Amino acid sequence: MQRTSFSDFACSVARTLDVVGEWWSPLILRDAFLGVTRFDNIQKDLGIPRKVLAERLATLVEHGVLERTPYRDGRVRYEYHLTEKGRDFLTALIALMNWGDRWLTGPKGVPLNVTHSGCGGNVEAHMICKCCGEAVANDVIEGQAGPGARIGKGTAVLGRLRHGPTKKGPEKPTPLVETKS
Amino acid sequence: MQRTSFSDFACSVARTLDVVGEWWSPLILRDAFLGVTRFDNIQKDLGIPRKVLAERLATLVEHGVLERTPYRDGRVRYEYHLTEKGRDFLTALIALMNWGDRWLTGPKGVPLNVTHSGCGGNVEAHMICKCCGEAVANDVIEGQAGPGARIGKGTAVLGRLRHGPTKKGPEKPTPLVETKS
DNA sequence: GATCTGGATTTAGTAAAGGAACTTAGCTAT
DNA sequence: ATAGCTAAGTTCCTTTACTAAATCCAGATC
Repeated sequence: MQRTSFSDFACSVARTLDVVGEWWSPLILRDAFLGVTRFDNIQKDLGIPRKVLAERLATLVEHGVLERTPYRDGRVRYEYHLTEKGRDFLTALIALMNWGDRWLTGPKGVPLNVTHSGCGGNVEAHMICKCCGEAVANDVIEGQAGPGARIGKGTAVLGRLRHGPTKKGPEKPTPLVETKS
Repeated sequence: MQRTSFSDFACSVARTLDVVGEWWSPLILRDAFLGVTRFDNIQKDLGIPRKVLAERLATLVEHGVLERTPYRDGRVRYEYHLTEKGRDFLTALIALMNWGDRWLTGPKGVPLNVTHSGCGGNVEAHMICKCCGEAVANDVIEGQAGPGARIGKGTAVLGRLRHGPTKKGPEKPTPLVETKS
């Protein structure tokens, strides 16, 4: 669906979407995590048009999210496995799944449970403060311009953000969630 | 093009993408979090075609992720604010941003820092075990069919998953990340 | 009364999605 | 021996969505 490239945005969300945000791509990665790694298996599982699947796989390989590795089954065939970069996407995938679990689940319950191998407990994505180590709610979070911030697409917000130590900005940082009034 | 709807997948990732996964939609939500809530401001910030923005806003409002609220500026105008459902999407957005920060950042550094209002520490999305409370790495995580699992699109993986207490499945659960050999 | 502004809608051309058939090359069942 | 099967695509065609630019509209401002 992509005409506009997001790769030149000064925004990590946009740059992420540019790599894995196309229609079908996150589902292809989901299948890779669940062990569905071959063209026909992915195609049958998702019902994705073969042409689109071929394009998406090529894009994901090109960006180093998947790697195309040969295996033998008579003649040489190929599997698509996650690279380290791809495996690192799991947190985002779980966060997307969690949101669907919370807001889009029917009466039957969630389709998939994700659990910790150690204790069997359910695994969920949460925002954690690197400093105090606590899980943080979404109303105590602020955005601040980072060193890579610059004027351009996706940065209308710059004037609203508190900048780093050297640059000027508003006195108050921008809360990412409005406080209830 | 008639994009395939993901709403009938038995997969929370697919159902999430069906609501917020269209090209541009996550960036519109990002702007909403950062306080850019008016049509022209979003349009100018992202450079999104006006027609597409109008469609996306309508879709997000329809699904209850944003709400269209009137405000007065001479005549009545409208702002698009996050609902609770929309605000709950922040964890997923941060997870996507984190991945871009780690894998797609240039030499200048990250465009945006997200910090904890309390202590000022950086905030990151992590997978947490609900049982033991620990952050879990992506190689100690398993998928198991949940109560809402069923045969259908996105569920070729069912035979590979350990089912709940009442149903049969393989003895070993499926690790979401392959163990290194 | 002309222009500006916010919030869109319309129009028109182009790029991409969807669906189905076709390709290739080794293996297998008749 | 040949017909069929399989995996991994590729090709072709139709339909739809995206992008860009122009237009609309009503109140405010010059």
